[in-house]
Amino acid sequence: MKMTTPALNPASTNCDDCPIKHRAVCAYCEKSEMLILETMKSYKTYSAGDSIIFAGDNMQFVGSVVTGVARLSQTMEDGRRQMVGLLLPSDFIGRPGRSHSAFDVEATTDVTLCRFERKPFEKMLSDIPHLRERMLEMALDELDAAREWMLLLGRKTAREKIASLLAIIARRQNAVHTTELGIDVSFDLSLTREAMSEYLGLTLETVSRQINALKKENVIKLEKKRHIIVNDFARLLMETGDDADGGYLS
Amino acid sequence: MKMTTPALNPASTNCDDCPIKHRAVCAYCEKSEMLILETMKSYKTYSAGDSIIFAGDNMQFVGSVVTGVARLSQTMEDGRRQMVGLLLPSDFIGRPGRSHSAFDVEATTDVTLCRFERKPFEKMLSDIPHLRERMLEMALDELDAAREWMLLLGRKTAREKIASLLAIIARRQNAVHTTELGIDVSFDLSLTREAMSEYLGLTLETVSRQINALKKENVIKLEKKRHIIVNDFARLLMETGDDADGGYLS
DNA sequence: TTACAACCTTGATCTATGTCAATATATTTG
DNA sequence: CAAATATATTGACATAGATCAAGGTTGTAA
Repeated sequence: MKMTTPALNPASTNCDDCPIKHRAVCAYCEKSEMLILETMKSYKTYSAGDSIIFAGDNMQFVGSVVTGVARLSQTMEDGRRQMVGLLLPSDFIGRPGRSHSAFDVEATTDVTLCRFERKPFEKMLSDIPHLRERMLEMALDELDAAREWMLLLGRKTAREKIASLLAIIARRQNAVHTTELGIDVSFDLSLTREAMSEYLGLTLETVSRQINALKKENVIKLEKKRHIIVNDFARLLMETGDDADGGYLS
Repeated sequence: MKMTTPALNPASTNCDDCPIKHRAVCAYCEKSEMLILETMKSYKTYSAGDSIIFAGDNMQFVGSVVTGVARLSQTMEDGRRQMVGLLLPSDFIGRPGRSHSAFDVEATTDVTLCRFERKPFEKMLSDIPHLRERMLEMALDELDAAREWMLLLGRKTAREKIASLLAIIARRQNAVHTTELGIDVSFDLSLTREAMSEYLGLTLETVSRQINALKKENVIKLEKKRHIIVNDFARLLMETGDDADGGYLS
């Protein structure tokens, strides 16, 4: 399989040459013959088949996100949808040990995956102790994140949910920079209003209203609808409802 | 450390003598010198210190629930609470690799734990490959459960939430029995209305109203407020909003 | 057996967010 | 560039569930 950007060095035995500093991936690199790098097509519509990376009922692959944003979500019979995972670069996709899952993975933007067939991956998992350790660590971290998210879904107001989402995305994209002049936060929010509503358990109208309210109150600025500039990061964190500063501010 | 009921055989090398058929515990039993069995005091009030098994900021133990019901929950500064885990017999408590957690564990009923100091447990984790595998499997299962729960919190109606909770508890307590006469489901709901509301992201009044609505519609019967008899299990499953029967009915 | 505390139910009212609908702004395609 | 399509905003109105308040049950300790 031919490499495309971003270049990976499949023969490297550590993470230094890997564009994503992800220890699980290092273990993969040691078995370069299994490495497949593939660019997913751009996301089009929810229902269109081509946006679905993996459908829940047929997961033959596992992998890591290299670039782009994907999402894990679940749909009820009548169409209600809830996102249950936001997959950013370095996140793992898939469930070793099972070919079935209740969740679908969709590309939100163009997504590059470092992807593996499930069966040989499972063999690696039992052969390489380090990989198993790393998977456990990742699963426990995801579990913690899922539980934070449950607090958001169950108890936060619409305003708090939006503020939390913005703070999470800013942090995950390393978009929070402390300069002499203050805290500089500006990032692309690579989700539509609808995707945000699916993340937060709201409707897209409520998402839109809350974002525009934050704008009117000068907490954030909007550029081209999807690029966010945070004027008052401390205020944004207040609005999340979480205690203290979560480690962002000293 | 002296054993109390239920009797465990600390020297057993498989699960057969263990009251909870839990593979992780087997690995523990092989190292019996580390086994501590302790009965927690009964749950009294949320704020009373004696109901807290582990506080999030000082987790020196991990362990499994042997009997009783505990809960993992998270509290916001202003007192809003969300349960993020319902811990029934065989569930694992604690987070190896970290002494801190954002969540508190509280006893809901009297709880018996099979409990271990975190440090030696972590050593076992690296010494016993089987244990690490088992922990990974458990973490992935919990992650799936957390994600189902996110759908419940984000998208289900109050009615659907209650029906889902009843179905989950019935299943987890093995209270669903298929007889010649039909499906017999009856169980103790060892949670107060308030605890249910914390699980479901509702108020306790809404929980009460929905339970009594299900009673009026003859889906369930109540005995002494906490014992549930399900008259129409198929109907209850319909009310959960989940598709099909989730494998309960043929 | 009474009295107290914890837990639960029910009613009246309020409100945050959903729903429906119209319009505006971006983005893509021809 | 214009047309078409996908996204986003905004308004008017509806409603599920929250909140506030009162009274009823159940369990328990004296």
